[in-house]
This record gives sequence, C-alpha cells and structure tokens, in this order.
Amino acid sequence: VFVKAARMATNEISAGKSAEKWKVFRDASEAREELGLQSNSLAVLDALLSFYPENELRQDAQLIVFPSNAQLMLRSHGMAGATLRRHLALLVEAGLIIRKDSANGKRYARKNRDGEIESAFGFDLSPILARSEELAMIAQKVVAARSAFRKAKENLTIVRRDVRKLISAAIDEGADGDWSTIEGMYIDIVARIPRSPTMADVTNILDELELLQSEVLNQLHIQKDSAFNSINDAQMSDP
DNA sequence: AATTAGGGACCATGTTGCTT
DNA sequence: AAGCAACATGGTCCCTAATT
Repeated sequence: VFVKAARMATNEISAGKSAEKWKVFRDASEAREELGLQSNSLAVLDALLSFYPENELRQDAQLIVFPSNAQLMLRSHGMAGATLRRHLALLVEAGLIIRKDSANGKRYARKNRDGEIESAFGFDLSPILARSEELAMIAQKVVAARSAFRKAKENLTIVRRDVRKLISAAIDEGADGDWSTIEGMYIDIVARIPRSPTMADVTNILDELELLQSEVLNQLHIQKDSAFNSINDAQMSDP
C-alpha cells in the first residue's frame, strides 16, 4: 500500500520539477498548524531533510532518506525514541513523508558496484516536492492571517482606550447621561476578552466596543448641540 | 538461538491552559 | 492562587523479521 502510494506521489510530480528543500521546510513550518503538526514534528522533519545530501529536491532523483532512529534522535536535538516515532507518524499522517519499509522494517540503501543507490528503504520525501506550491500557498495565507490578526488587535486596543477616555472625561466633566451604566457596559465588554483571543473574538468585541463608542459620542454630541444651541450644527454633523 | 532495528501500545510524569 | 483537564513526553514491554 505504501509503495503504491509512493509511486503515485512521485508520478504526480511533473517532469523536471525541483524545489529548494529548506525553502519548502520554512513554508511547511508556517503551515504547521494546518498540517496538524507540533513544533517537535518540525525538528524531526528538519532532521530528515538534513539526511538528504542535495539542496534541491528533484523529480528525477531518489528522494529517499534512510537514517536510523539513533541518528534521527541525535539530529532532533536529543529527542527520545518514543517521541521521535510519534512525530514520524505525525509527518506520515500529514502527508509530508511516506514510509518505504524494507522486509525487516529497517532502513538502509542497497548500492551497486558504482556506489549508486539501487534501492533505498526509509522515508520518501517526494510528497514534500509534490506539495511545494501548496505549502507555499498555505504559508502565505498563514502570514496574511497573522498580520490581519495583529492589526485587529491593535484596532481593539485603540478603540478600547478611546472609549475608556471618553467615559472618564464625561464623568469628570459631569456631563449629562447615565455614565455609570455605560461604564458598566464598557467594563463588561472588556472583561469578556479572552486571555488569548481568536480572530473571531477580537472582531466580535471590536464590533461591540465600536457600537458603544458611537453611543457615547452620540450622547456627547447631543449635549454639545444643546449647549451650543445648534449654532454649530453644520460643523457637528458627520462629514 | 541470539541479536538487532523498528514500531505499536501502555503507563507515569511533567506542562500548560483554563476555570473557579 | 489553586485545582483540574488535556496534552506531550519518555520509558518500557512486546512483537516482527532478517541476519549471524
């Protein structure tokens, strides 16, 4: 089954295709969560790639590495054997590598007289080449989402501080209105911000805060309007 | 028969994040 | 601040298959 899958994976790679392995590794690292991997899985993937002698992964090459678990443990920063095996299984599950088992399950390469590898048993890296564009796209998406998230959080902070200032100023200046109720609403909204919010959390809270913000501004405008007795109506209304 | 490498399953321990 | 649940880790046992 695995051999068949491996053949299928290599067959899907268009002729002459190649990719720089560490570039794909960085993309896969960005796509870590989407792939269902943990940070240590990446350490193992790093180790696996380090056993491939070339920098370029080529479609016409044998993309099989065959390090022993002991070697992999060393190059995975001393990771324990049981943990290493789990992460290898995760990488297989994520579809980044394919097991190519020998009859006895051990990893090795059989070489001919010229020293060329005739057949190798270990891990097939060809899915990494096959999916290089896909991984790059996921990485791009993740980076974009991260910066959008950062911007949303910045927005939230700005609006939050603004509303807080407006309410405090209104109370200090003794403006008309039920400011203690409004302050209570503000405190309630802010208290519902989770410790590590998701994008949805941030946008929801931001919506509520902006609603509250416009209510506060509305209150203050009404008051100013009456105070200035509609002389400045043209300037007070929104552009 | 003994040895060796690999892998799955189980268990105890340690971390971390979340709730109260 | 403390306790709880989920999760990751690492050690061990057991099995397989080839090699000697």
